[in-house]
Amino acid sequence: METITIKDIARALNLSTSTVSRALRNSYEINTETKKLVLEYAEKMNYRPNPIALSLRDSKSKSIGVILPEIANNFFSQLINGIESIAYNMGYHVVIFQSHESYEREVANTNYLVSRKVDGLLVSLSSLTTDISHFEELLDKGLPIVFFDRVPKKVDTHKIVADNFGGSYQATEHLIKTGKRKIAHITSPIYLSITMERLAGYRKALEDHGIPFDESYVKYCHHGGMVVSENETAVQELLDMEEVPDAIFTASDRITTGCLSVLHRKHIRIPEEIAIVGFTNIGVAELLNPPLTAVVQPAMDMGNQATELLIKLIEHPKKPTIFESRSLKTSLMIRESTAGKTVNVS
Amino acid sequence: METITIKDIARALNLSTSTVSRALRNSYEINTETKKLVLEYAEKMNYRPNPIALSLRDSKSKSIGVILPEIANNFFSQLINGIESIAYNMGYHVVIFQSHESYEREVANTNYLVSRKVDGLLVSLSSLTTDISHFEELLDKGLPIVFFDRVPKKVDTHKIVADNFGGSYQATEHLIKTGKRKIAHITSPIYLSITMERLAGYRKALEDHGIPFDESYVKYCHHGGMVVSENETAVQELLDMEEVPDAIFTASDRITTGCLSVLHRKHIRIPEEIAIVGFTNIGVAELLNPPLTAVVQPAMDMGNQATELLIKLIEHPKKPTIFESRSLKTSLMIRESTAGKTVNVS
DNA sequence: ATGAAAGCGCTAACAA
DNA sequence: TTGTTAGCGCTTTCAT
Repeated sequence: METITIKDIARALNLSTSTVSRALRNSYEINTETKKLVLEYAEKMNYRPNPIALSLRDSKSKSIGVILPEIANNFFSQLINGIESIAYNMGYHVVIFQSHESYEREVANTNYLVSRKVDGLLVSLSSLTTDISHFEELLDKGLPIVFFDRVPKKVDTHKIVADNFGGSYQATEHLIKTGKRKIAHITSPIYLSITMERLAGYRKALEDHGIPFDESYVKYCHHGGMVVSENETAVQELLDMEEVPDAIFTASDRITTGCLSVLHRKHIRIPEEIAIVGFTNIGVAELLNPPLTAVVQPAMDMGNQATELLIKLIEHPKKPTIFESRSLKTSLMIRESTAGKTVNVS
Repeated sequence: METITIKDIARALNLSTSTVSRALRNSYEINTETKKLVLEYAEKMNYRPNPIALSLRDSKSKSIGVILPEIANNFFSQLINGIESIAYNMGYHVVIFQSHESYEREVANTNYLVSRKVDGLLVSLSSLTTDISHFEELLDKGLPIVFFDRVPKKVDTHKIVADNFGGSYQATEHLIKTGKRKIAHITSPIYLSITMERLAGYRKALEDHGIPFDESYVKYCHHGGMVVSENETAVQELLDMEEVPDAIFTASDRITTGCLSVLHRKHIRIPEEIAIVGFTNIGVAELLNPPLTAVVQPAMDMGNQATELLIKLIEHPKKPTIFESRSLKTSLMIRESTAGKTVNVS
């Protein structure tokens, strides 16, 4: 049951390795007899080509690398499932790395994946990444990269995002329609694409309904809510305000659960005192106390589409004249954390 | 900024590739001058050895493969973080594959990882795996494997598990102490180690407290709760019984949330009508409605220890005379889903 | 102290 | 139709 190589087959069948190689790849120039012989023997011996050797030769690996902040997060793990299902069908393997919201680890992961000759990269930026030259260099060298979710603004390649602006607008408008006016927003670092877009949607909804935007109602969590104290601080600052908010729109999984936890500990009644909407794909939203109103992203579909685009890029290396930036619709799931009953506004 | 190889350095410095190679590995037989020259040039050109070439040569890769049911699961993703932190410190990369509770995918993933020359494997069996010969063969060939969580009974290698028996015993006893007597158990397929151990702990606690074990109170979910209808069916069967249970002990993340969801939909009051304890590491247990009493596994530590053992195996290939089977203590987090107040029993 | 050559497994250009 | 050879990047034995 030891690993068998082309050489072994060649020796056993008294052929040259190239003949065996060609036979295995069903080359037209090989005698049918020979082919049969080789194929049968290979089958019998359970021959499997050595992908390492292939990678060394061809500088590719039939695998794609995924770099994202963390997998212990419903949004990302759903997205991974979307990635895997497409990749699997197209004959690619998926190698996942977590940046844990660290720029250094993102760079290290990138280098490793590249040295491992992945054929392309699927990336969602860490919350601490402001410099993306490590990706730009690769793009310049011709390595296909598709960004998703947290995408760099300027880079010229395919991008898949949720309709962050629309989702936030909808969430905020929903809060307004349930009678809330002092709506706070807790979010990730401002330089992330998702942060800016969600903030913009929030702001636009306020202004469209005649509520002035108030920067002091916006709190930023530097580590995207990964550090527990961030949420604590953000919530506390809001509670300490003269005009305590009557609603909070939280911008991510981590921030949402983190804030909920703080509010619970402080025995704040949701939604009576403060209503909550989260931009989150958390799976148990309806099991929470109270069931959580949430803007849900089509994570699986985002994974699907990003992977399709990436594989297209890999398999058709001629640079497309135009790169796509797709924005997929979110859906607002209304539950009790926002009371549900809507009142008439404006 | 193209990839630079030893050959390039050799050419540039008018040396042979072997000299460069040795200089880079700081071999004693190389002239200090030459070494300095090479090192400096390599540094300047940002030389990085090609890991693919190394793998091809040495049949190893400084990477370890992880095969587990799914990552969209707090227990497993916490465990992965434990794995990564140790591996990272020891200079290994971690490649994660999901079996999605499918035997076929488990086998496919295994083969792929082996062909990619991982130096060792960390495995938690899929819920549909009954035949483990794919792992046994590898062990026979000398590939280090450490099993965790869902481990095969007979196989001779290191294993890291939670104290499933103890955790279940504690959970069940807790239910009994809160006055429950008709305690049901919803769990995974019986042939999984975790299922048997948890069932045994549950049973022992019942019997120790004079409650006869009743097989009809035990429901099995073939896909470990991954298929929504499984939970539905299990709960429904329990509700349809003549003696409807007054408590349910659910054996995993998926089963726990699945059952909670069904109970919510049926407007069953927890814990008044039915109390719930879950064997789960779900992160938001205290945010649930009601906050969930849970047996929590030291997932991160399990990942740490499994990885330490694996790397020890990899780096000291001499077969250890004895393999370890470590069982790590769980902790029972008591919350409102079991009322909290305990009554005096037996 | 340094270099030449072989080999890890595979494919493809070139020869026969 | 089949075989020979070189090369992907690296290390190591065996010269020198």
